[in-house]
Amino acid sequence: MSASKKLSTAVKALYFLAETDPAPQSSVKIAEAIGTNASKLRQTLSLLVKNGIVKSTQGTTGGFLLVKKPEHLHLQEIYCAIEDRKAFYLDVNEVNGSGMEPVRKMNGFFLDLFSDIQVDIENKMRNIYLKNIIEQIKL
Amino acid sequence: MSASKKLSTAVKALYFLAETDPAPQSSVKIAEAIGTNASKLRQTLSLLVKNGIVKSTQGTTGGFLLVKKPEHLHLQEIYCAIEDRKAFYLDVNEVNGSGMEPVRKMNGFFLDLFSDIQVDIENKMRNIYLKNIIEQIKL
DNA sequence: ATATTGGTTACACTATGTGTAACAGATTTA
DNA sequence: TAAATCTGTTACACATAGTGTAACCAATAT
Repeated sequence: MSASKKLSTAVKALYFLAETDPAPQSSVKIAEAIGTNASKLRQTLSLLVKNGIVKSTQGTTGGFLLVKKPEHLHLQEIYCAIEDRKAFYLDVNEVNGSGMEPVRKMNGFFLDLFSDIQVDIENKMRNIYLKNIIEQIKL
Repeated sequence: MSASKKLSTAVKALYFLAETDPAPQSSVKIAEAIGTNASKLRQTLSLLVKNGIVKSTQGTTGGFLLVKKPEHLHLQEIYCAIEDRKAFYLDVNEVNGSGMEPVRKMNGFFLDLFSDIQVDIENKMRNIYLKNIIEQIKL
């Protein structure tokens, strides 16, 4: 899944958990509500479990439960939980040995630039809490 | 090609043109210098031609020539020239008709967020000129 | 025991990216 | 005029990555 799609799917699921009875919700139920398939959703939610954002219980009455409060959970935390690689992955051409030295330096320049952008994006996401999103959705 | 790779390739080519004799440079020569293949490079450079950033002449003595001065050419202009889709494309899940209405609104939220990020990135690129890059490379 | 659920792996299918080649049109050179 | 060279464009095979689905095990409640 693309990083952004994964993020929006995760937030939709978290939104569903935040707005539903505080009882474990199954992956099937969540998936139906947010319009995705349960198997893929479990893959994403299991990452949220590992990062302590949601809790999961198994068995007949099992499911997923929101642990973090919406006012304390921001997008960057969600993003980091579900994505191992850097946000909005960017790459540059590799340079073979025969290339000009400046070209090699150019790669460094772009990697730095993309890192800067990465930081900007993460800072932006750090200021957006699940609670903010819920409030905005309800307008 | 990914957006970022395309951008770095284009800038490398422009750097080469800026630092070489003001005579048309062939795609083969540029490609060898910056470590890519000529055919793919022509595809990118032709977009720069259409946007008036470089000029191309055909025939035996033909090649590519830098039109815009490095101090007046910024990254955003280069990016817009070579990329039709939005920078660093982001997507969200589509919602089928049976989904909750809030989920539909959530898509709007993320599209807005990603647009904001897009604007931030472009503003950042607007402040980086080819001349800046050249100077930084030479350090 | 049985049923249900999360967690994980596997897999076929699709889409996208990538490098390369080929060719037409334009232009210079001889 | 003929040949050589270059851009611009298209096509294509190949590799890589994304996607949806299914299947299975471990855990847990009834």
